[in-house]
Amino acid sequence: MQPSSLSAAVLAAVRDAVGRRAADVEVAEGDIVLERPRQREHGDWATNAAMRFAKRAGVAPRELAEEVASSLAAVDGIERADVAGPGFINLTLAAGAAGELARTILEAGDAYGSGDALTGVKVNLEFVSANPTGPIHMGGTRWAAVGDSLGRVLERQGALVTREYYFNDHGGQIDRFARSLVAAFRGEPTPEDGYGGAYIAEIARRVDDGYDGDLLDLDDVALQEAFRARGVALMFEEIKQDLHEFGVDFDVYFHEHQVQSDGSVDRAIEVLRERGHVFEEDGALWLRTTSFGDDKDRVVIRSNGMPAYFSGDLGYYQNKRDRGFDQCIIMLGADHHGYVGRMMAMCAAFGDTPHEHLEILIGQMVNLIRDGQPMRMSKRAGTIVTMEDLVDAVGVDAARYALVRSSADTPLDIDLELLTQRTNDNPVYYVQYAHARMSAVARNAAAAGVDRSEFDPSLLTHPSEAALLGALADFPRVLAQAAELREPHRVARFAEELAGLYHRWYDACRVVPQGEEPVGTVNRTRLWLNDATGQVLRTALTTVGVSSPERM
RNA sequence: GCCCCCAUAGCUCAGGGGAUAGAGCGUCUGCCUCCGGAGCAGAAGGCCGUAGGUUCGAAUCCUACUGGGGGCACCA
Repeated sequence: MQPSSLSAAVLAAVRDAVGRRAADVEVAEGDIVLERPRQREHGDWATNAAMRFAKRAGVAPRELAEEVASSLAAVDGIERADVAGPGFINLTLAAGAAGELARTILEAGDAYGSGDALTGVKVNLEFVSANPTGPIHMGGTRWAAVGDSLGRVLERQGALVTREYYFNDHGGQIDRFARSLVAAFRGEPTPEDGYGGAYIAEIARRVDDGYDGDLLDLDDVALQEAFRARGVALMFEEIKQDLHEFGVDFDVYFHEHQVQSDGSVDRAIEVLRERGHVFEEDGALWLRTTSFGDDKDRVVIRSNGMPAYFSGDLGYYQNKRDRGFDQCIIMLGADHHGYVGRMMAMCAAFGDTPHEHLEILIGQMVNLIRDGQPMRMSKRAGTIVTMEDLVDAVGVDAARYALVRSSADTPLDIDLELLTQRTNDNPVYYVQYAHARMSAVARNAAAAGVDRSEFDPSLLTHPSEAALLGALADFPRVLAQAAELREPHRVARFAEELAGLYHRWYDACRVVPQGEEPVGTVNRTRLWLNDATGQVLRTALTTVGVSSPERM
């Protein structure tokens, strides 16, 4: 019996019992929540539906529960329905009803667990978006891991996701970058408020090497521009390469300049003006964001005629709307949370719905720990720990996993030395080892003549098999929730739980018969379960952007 | 001053109203004649920051406070 048909049965039973008491009380599908109880003695599934509806039905919770339970006990595939505690209904599936899931999973393959909550929804997912003034640092690395995984989570619900990287190669940050390159070229010290580090000297050297002519012939302005243009290009190539090696590839690298040049900003201002939210004051052009909950109104065009940074946000959002996205999601670090107010106000000013058409996810910072102390990082001194440093230290899988297994809401401490020296401590290995073990079992089964020619789910009777099947059945719910809450870390946590359940099952139930024992239906049926678990674990690991090794 | 996030085992973190609060690592004790011991079984370790509130029921929701992180430009 599948979770979906089980919940349908519970829904019907509750509707029936409640309807008899109070015909006007509606029981919606979402009101019925089936959970896997923590205690094994509480059966395979549990629901609190009776407690939720007792008051509205005008009856004691236990009485309602008894009634629902007795009708559920008669349902085919349900072995027992017991009432416990204040009114929980604990369900035990008939032998075989749960095990059938192994076949379902293997028939569905990679599609098992996917949902249709976002079918056809066009989502623009913007993350990282660091300007090319240096390598991706830890913060950007976290968003790369989480953002890419979130994209995969949304795609599993049917969304059409465009991964997008927004960047700029002019302005204050870039000027400092270019000045730093020039200083390195001239052998001068890093300018005040400039960028330091070995990469600056490296880029400067490559600009010099690649320059067709002699840079020394240029005046200061031309020199600065030469280093800016070429330096940005080289830096960006490096960033893209690092991201690619990290397993993150963007569909669109969007140049901020485009929204100014292609008319997006003008169009956005025009739309907002027509809607009556634009005004002039002190020679500048403003958007009245305070009409939509922002702290203060925001300048769009400065009094000197130059567009303010915010104008790019207007144009970029307009541009995304023009491209037909249903939802625009932007992932930002906690140091940018001050933008949320004005961005949401802008969204509302366009007549869109904040937090629906435009969603901004704020993630907390990554702290690097060394010897139990937070590491000081300075851009000027060039002591930033980069994506490349992390990957060199622990590898892509461990790096991505360490960043994606925690909620983006919590500040994350990464102890680089600990990960470097004792890589086995990383939970990713626990999960990957489980997958390698499943693969080994499958290999050994093939060698021993155990195949999937027979399947009798009623033989999957061991408690560890019930627990494993329960987790497998829970996978679609986990994926759907991860998508709804935009929390890919839930998938990683699920993978850890599944790995643990698999290890325990492996310990208790053999697939390949030992010694001279003949191959029986039990062995063949367990192979189905082994392979089904492998399938789900593979899907989960892929979803968080981590590989599923067959050998380690 | 105002705003956002966080506070759960020694450490890093899960737990989006339910039953006895979990995992990994670390500590202690067991388990390899048989599918991978990177594993399993067991033990120790918690006033879930504090105080109120809502609820039949709160780590979870609300309020205040304490402590930590971050943010509040006609910069980008």
